[in-house]
Amino acid sequence: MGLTKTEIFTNQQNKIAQFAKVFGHPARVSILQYLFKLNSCVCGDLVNEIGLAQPTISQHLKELKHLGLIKGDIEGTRVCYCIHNKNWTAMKTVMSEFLNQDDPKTPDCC
Amino acid sequence: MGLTKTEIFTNQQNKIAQFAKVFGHPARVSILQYLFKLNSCVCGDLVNEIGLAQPTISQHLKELKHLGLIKGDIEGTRVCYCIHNKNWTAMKTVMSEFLNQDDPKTPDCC
DNA sequence: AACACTAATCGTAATATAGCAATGAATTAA
DNA sequence: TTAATTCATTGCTATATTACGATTAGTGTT
Repeated sequence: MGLTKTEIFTNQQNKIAQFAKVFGHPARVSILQYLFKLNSCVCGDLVNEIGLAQPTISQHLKELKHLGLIKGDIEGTRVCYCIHNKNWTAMKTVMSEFLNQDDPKTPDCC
Repeated sequence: MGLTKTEIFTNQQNKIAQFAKVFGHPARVSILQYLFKLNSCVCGDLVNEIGLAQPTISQHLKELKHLGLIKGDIEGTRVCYCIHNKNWTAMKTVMSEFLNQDDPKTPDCC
């Protein structure tokens, strides 16, 4: 019903899915890449950079902020966004463990 | 409108989002972990393993298969699933590049 | 105060997703 | 042939997501 049954999965599985979900939209991928590229606070020129309306970008930023992957500091009339490096590293640990669970030595079984 | 504007993003960004999206559900995370754990063809006991109805599991398997991350071979009345190692490795390359774009040396800017 | 600017929020639409019962297709067993 | 088994497909419902126009809130400027 569009409603995920999170209760039947482990915390780890839900956490992986939560991170992956936020990366599951090209706009959010693009926002993150832009923040990494500039490596300084981006004061909301993301709307010009990406071709989406301001409320749409704001919504995507909110989701990234909610997961703790970015910070948003108010600076006058503008809001400056940047990567939350510590949380990014923590996320990487979780995701890497999932992605690297394969054993490159063993061949396909069929 | 529930419809992603893929045309304004790069192929790379869309690809990352596509992979991430499929990992964005704990059932699919769980399926993959199970396939890796057994390291042999799993003949559809996934329905018992995970607590979801058979059509639901079948749907999730279809999505994983569609992205090429798993294979499904018919074997009599059963279908045996396993990881597509080559495609998994290719996926890892794409995702790792995205996840490791941070520079651990530079501190947060705010 | 009046205005401009920036960004969040609200409301709404169109579409996508998650879940399952029922059904269908294919194979094997009797 | 009939029945049983296994899994895919279909059809449906409920919820989530994406996107944006309009509005609001907050700050700075004149």
